[in-house]
Amino acid sequence: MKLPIQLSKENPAPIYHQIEEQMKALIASGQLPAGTLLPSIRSLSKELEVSVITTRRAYQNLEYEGFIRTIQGKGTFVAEIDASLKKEVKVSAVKQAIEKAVETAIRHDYTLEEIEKMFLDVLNGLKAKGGKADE
Amino acid sequence: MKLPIQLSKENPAPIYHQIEEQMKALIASGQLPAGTLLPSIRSLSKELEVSVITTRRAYQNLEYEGFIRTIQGKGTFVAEIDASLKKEVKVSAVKQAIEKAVETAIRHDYTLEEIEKMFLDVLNGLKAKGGKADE
DNA sequence: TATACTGTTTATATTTATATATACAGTATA
DNA sequence: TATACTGTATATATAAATATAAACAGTATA
Repeated sequence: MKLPIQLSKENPAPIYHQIEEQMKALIASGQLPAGTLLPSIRSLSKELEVSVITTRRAYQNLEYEGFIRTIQGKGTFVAEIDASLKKEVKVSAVKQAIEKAVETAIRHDYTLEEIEKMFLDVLNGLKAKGGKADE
Repeated sequence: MKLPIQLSKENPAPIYHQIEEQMKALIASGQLPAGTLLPSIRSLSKELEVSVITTRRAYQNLEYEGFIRTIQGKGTFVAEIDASLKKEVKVSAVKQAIEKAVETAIRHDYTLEEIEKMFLDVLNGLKAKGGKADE
């Protein structure tokens, strides 16, 4: 189980928060179905090159929020989550991200028309490269 | 001189970083022209309800990056910045924000078409409200 | 049952992000 | 020149975000 998690030092958010958000995205979008065994805190720490405490904190927060469940000695698994709840988590996370970008643009005195143009430019750039983030 | 700076506790970025980014936006976009006297670190601290050290750190970083200059006893002023450099700072900040939002959407398994639709929805929501963020 | 995994707990340490306070130094102005 | 602003410097304190390490406990399996 190797998760597609990428940490960024440029990102001012704490590492456990980055892990949390990215795992939440994988779960809410259905890329990690209920029951999936997640990497152990130790193996994930090694892979991401962070301390065990950091991955543990991310897992604890995710468990508190109901996204995963932990069984001592066995491991940590993706929890059963209501489909409508997953959809809501997914839609609101994306919407918030877009709203934040728009806010940044407005702070930079962009008009809505200019924002729309730049956004479509960014999307077209990705489409030209094949439509996936990692291609 | 009352700056339109809004701090958010939800934002995981440190406070000095939030101040920095927002002031940079005001300067790079020309909303604060060269020579403008900025609020003193003490008055800004009071207004934002943060410590003097926090605003000072933001100002020091901005000065190091060349956006403002400080004269002991007189105050802190917006620096003279090359128009093309300002434009580059502005465009790249907005572009990065948009790219980050798109990345979040892709992590949530959105297709480019779905991203475009949601983005246009967000923009249309703002247009309906008058085209400004704070209206 | 030995071993090799899981997660749990506790203790200690470092760095960053703050806060509070005091003293110092330059500038403007009544 | 007194005063009231500026920024500067230094010291101390607290909480958060880590890191390191060691010991403990449950589970699976050869």
